[in-house]
Amino acid sequence: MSGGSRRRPTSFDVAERAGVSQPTVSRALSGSPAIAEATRRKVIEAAEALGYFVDERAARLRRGSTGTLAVVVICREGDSASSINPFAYALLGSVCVAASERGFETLVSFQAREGAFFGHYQEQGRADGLVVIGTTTNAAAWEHFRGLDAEGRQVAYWGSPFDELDWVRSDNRAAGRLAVEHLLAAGYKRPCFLGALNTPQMQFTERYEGYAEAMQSAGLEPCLAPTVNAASREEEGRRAARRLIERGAIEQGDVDAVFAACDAMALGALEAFAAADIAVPQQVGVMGFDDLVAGRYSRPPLTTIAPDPAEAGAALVEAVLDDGEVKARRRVPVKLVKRGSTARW
Amino acid sequence: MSGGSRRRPTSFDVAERAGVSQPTVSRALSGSPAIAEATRRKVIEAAEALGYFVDERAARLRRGSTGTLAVVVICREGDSASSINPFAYALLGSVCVAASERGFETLVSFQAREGAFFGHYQEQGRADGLVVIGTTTNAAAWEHFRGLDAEGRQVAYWGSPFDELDWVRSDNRAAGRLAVEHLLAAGYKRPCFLGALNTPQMQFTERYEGYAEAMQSAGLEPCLAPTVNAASREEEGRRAARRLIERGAIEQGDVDAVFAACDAMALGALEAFAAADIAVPQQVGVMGFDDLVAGRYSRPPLTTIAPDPAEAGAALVEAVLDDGEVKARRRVPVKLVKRGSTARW
DNA sequence: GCTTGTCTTGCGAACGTTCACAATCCGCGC
DNA sequence: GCGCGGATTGTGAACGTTCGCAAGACAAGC
Repeated sequence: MSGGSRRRPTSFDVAERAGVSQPTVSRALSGSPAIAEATRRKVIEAAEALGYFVDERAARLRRGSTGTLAVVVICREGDSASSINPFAYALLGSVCVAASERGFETLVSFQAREGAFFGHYQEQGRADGLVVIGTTTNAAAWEHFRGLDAEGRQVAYWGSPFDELDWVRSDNRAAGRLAVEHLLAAGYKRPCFLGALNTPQMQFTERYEGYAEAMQSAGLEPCLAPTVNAASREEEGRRAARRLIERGAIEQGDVDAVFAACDAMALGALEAFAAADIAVPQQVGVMGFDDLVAGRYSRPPLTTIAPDPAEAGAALVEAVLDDGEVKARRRVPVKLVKRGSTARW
Repeated sequence: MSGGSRRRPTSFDVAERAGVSQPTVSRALSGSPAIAEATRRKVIEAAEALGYFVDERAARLRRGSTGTLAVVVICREGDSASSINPFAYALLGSVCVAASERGFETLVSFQAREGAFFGHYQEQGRADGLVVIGTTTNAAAWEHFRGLDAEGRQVAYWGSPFDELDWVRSDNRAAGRLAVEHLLAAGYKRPCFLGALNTPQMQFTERYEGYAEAMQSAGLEPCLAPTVNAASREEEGRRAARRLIERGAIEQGDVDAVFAACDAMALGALEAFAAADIAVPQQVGVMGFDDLVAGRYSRPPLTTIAPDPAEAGAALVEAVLDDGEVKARRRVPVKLVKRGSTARW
């Protein structure tokens, strides 16, 4: 396993073997149209014989670009990679793929502590652009990136709490509307939104807005089952649902369906209803947002609104790389996934 | 957002401002002990004033190293990032974190088609080492990496089907033993292994071996509920369980517990038992391996053996970077997670 | 006071590309 | 036969850093 130790071949070696000059090798291999086909063939042949590959370090230095996209996934303080939302991972994957389709490599890092950012602050010279994935909220981190943006860097955000930053998001309002339409169509009369509006998570707020809008156009009063901070989103959902039960909202028919701001909360709500012997979907319908795998296995399986990681990733990459002047505020479409938790009939 | 357009400062600019020579700047900033403290302070001050950062492209070219670790996640042919095992994502995350702790950046890519490998074949000049994460099996891909290894590159694998390659794995034998011990302790008498042994997934085989070993030392005959290829692991599990039911193994008491090679199969088995009105955990205990989130929400919640992505990631990084001569064949510890599906009493 | 040694810094080159520009070759028309 | 334009290739420099080597400063020792 010692590594062969033979110096890697350079373009000079190839040039010598092919009987041409060194820059000709460079041109031939990079597909310059100024090179005669016969020469190109000779060069390629020599390069293959020697096992030559362009040294990207040198090429990038000379070119001034990097061919690299930096991707930062923001984590909660403390536990870094483990607490990441599965959707964030899927998104990360699709960003990498989308970048690679455009010939870019992806430099991925997971960052929580502010000190760590400094390293990437100097992303100059290492990457041509930056994609920030931050479904979780870390104020210091966001302030940092906000600063970057102000300096005119090429950055695209997923899940930024700052509306003035450029970003790409799920079409959360559409999600809210879809949810209401589905619940009403399924025969529920009083869908209630479960979540918090005063958090920096603008996404939740947007989902509520879509919900409220659809309720109003159906002639219904919007209703909110507020969550308060807890150890986990699940716990928040569990508690909010329990409160609903305790104040008799379900029994009295004030609420017969719940649209939770995210699947984790919806799953928590499911547990609370099960614990109180309230039948889902008969007595109350439950749905969420995220399409977590867990929702496929819950009892009953969870109806949800699914974001599209593939499209979202592509949109993010597009946003950074095409950053001419038209920075688009893209909304990535979502779709309804019907499952048992809202199958009333 | 146009990007300021001012040329980025170089070490020459810093040198001029600090009144020293350019190489002195380099030394001062890289922490060379040959530099007087007073000089270093002057340089640092000047660098900060100018917003100077070392251009990694140039530094790496000169140095000959990259400070970068390439991470390749192997996907199934076709759908690239979406079909990835959640564990693989967690592993990816922890590899990135572990690398970053050692001062390395991570160049991540998701690869399925053979053509795409070529790009990374030339990982020379872009990365100092390569970590391959491939819980899924793609023969062509593995052949490719096997070739890399033969050439003496610095590569570490997760999930390699080739025993002759260096790798890091979960301690699958321990997992098998843990499973048997737990099932027996829970009061089951005839635990059966559900999975296939003739696949290239050596991990499954190892789990079986641990299972068989523990059975034998408990004076029991190992037993195998074989799976055959299907559209998904779940489906494989469902079918294998159904076969067990059909041949009366459960009714007759030949089998009263199932240890599935992975959680997906275990979940499939759960469904099959539910469909046949066989009570889990009373009539039959079910457990798996992976600790998928889905297992927390299944009905009943799934007992499982949990691998440790954080330790695994650290071990992988260590394996590549410390590749002096002692390439360790590391087995990462696993732990039992007890849940409802094996809570007989 | 001159040598010796240590500490600190400057000088020049090198890493392997790509790019602008000049040079060459060729065929062709006047 | 000479010059001219287009198609190819060579020449030289540059990208911004790190590294080997040597030079200078300064204190100590004889």
